[in-house]
Amino acid sequence: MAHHSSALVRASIIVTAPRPEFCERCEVRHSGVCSALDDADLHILARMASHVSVARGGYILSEGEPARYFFNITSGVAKLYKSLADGRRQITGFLRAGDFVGLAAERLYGFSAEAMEDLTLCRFDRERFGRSLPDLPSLERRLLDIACHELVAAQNQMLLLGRKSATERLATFLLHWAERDQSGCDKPVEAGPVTLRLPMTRADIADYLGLTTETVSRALSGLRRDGLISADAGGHDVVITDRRRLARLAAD
Amino acid sequence: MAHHSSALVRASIIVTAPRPEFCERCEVRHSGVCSALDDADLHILARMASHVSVARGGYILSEGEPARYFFNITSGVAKLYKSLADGRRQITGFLRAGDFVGLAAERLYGFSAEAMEDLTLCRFDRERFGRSLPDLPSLERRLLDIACHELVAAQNQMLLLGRKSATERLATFLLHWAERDQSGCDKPVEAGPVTLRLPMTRADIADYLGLTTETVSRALSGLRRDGLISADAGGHDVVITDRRRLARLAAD
DNA sequence: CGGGACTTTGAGCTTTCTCAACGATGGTGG
DNA sequence: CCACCATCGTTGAGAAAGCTCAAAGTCCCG
Repeated sequence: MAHHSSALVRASIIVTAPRPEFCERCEVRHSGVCSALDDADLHILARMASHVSVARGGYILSEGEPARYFFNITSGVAKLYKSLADGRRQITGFLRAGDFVGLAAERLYGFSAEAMEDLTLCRFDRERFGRSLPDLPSLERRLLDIACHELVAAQNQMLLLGRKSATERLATFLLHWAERDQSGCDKPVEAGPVTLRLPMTRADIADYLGLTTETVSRALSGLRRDGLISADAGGHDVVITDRRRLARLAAD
Repeated sequence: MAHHSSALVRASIIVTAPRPEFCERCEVRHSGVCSALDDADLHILARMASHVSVARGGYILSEGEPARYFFNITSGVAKLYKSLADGRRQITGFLRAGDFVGLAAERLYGFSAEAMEDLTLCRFDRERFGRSLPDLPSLERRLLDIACHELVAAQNQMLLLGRKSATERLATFLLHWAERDQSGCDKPVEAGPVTLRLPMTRADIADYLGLTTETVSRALSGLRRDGLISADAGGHDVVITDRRRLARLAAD
């Protein structure tokens, strides 16, 4: 809650009307769902896209709400999570520019989505979107691909949550995040130390890995002590110094 | 492994050529993927379906194999799971007649599927299936629906594995399984005690819930002691005697 | 009726959680 | 510009949940 009080955060969701010309110079034009569309098809989609801004800490959508919209993140980072009545939380994923939000929803959203940084998104009315799908077969195929991909990720996460130790979870998480961080840039994949920025707090990591903040902290300290990683004082910049050993620890 | 030695089990996969007339009297004609198709479309699909039998204990597919096929279960129960190198296992789902297998696959299968009872399936060549998809838009839509549904289930399971206690996991599992068991039959939903048959072993339940067999056994004994359930000697037939209290325990 | 696989229960141990204190960081208001 | 404060991260000690190891009981099937 850096820039805003909690009340202001809720108020800071800004929606603007569709502006198809946005798409032409959109940063995620060639990734995510939109990459499946040619310019003509993109125009059909663009006409029903609203542009939404959500400030850090604000909600994109909330568990239990009627699932009216799909979203496509155009900038920033968000977390998705489910909660139990007593406040326990499980983060099911961290999303970034190009990622699609809302596939895993029935009539109501089954999860909440919160902006971890100031966020911009394209918003689609689910109903209109659904009606247009038959006209955009390549889009529908792309959505199926995305859903399958998420399913694979979800199964990996189930293995992690059900069967891996705290240290193994951290190692898996760091490697996975490093991969995502690097994808898109043209560095040699296997070369030397890898630097990554973790935009989330220890509490977020804990809620993602099914641990507590203290255990996350201890496991990271352990990895640091053993020379697998090094980290800055704040703990948000991490360098993987021994990728091989970290990968062996990750256990899959 | 009741009927067969391990070697025989592997050999007991029987494949027969497409027989479109099968579909007309197929038990799952009106559930699962096929329910999305009219008779004409079904015929297109039927022409590329092989019929496969897998004996109890046999593999439908294995983690790491090239993902050549999709499957549709027509009878029996199967388990899907992922393994770590040292043998730890996480079951990601139990599947029954009408369920679709293979969506969550990239070039290679990311999981194994094993028959828990003698099993019959329809098998589709993924490549041919993919080529036919554009001609079967209702099928593609159905697959997207199925994938989204599985995604919702996966997120619920992540919450369970990451944040619920052993007893909460068991309670959730029993209620969930009871629901599946009853769906299709016309019993009043909220009435009295519910009987369910668990076709899996304690070890399977443990691998599904991220626990050990001992903990599963103890948690079930606890539920029995507290009068929420009763079970037969073998432990495979369970009666939910206090659904309300069990639901409260399930915690979501 | 016998044997292998499965289930249950017990005792002790390990990992992770809980509670608590302290330290560091970064944004805010004086 | 600096001191302050809320938030976040680290570390420690003790508690608890679940795991491991072990033994006995049960069931199913031949």
